[in-house]
Amino acid sequence: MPNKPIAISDAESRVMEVLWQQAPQTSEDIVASLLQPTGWHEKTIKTLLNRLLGKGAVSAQKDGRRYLYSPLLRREEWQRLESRSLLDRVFGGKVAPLLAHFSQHEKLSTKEVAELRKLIDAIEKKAR
Amino acid sequence: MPNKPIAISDAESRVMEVLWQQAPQTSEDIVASLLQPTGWHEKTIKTLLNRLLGKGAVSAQKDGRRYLYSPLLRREEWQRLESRSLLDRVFGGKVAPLLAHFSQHEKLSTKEVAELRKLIDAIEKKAR
DNA sequence: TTTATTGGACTACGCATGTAATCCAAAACC
DNA sequence: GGTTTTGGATTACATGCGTAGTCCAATAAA
Repeated sequence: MPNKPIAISDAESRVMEVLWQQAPQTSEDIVASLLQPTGWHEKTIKTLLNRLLGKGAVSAQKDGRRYLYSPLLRREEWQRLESRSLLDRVFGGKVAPLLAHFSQHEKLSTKEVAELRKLIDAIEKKAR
Repeated sequence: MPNKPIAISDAESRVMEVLWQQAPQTSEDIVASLLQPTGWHEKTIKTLLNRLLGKGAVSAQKDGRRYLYSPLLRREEWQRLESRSLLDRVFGGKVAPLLAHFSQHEKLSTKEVAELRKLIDAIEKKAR
């Protein structure tokens, strides 16, 4: 059987984001980064770290009396999984409806629209 | 306080999809539509229906000894909520990265690319 | 050396969710 | 009318998640 995809919870993803920005880090570093923005208790953050360890989403290298944590799951991979999930669950697996949705409901800046056009151009060019 | 957004679970959304396709329907109809594709027990489906009722995502009109169920939450609204959630949680709230992501990781059919181009054109036209 | 501190492991606990089973009153059948 | 069936209401139960608290051994401080 193919290795089942690692499921990261919402709160856990906040911890991953910190590790994706920089790694390795001690739990103290991670706690420091999250205390203010989340308002979570230190223990809460440690728990999340541990669960991520258990899930194999991060690794821990012993460094004296503490650990140095690094992400094992890559951000890109996680984004891919989450996007796929939305696409399948909510839009029947098709990209165009998703896009149509955004175009109708999200305010896209001129810059973003330009970005999108560039992307489409690139895709079309690659396609042929 | 602003009315908090109705949260629909994964399993519950399967029930909503059935109601979005047609409404109102009896629980029997709904069960009939879901038994095969999901493999769920009738009782399970009834439970989900009830939870959706409790959440105010569907309404029930008494019809003799049974109820006729209709969706209260609209599909578009749900798609909007889910998309927003993905965007904020996973892509920092910006559309372009999401799109860039899809363009790199999802196989887009020629048709879909054409769709996208059309959308971008429409957006740009409207913008000015 | 005795004691305080600290990092991590383990435990806790309520609510949501997936997945049903049981209970009960009203309707349908005999 | 008595009995069975059926639709809905209520209850169940394991697991995941958000959010900590407690326990313990090793280290640091006195």
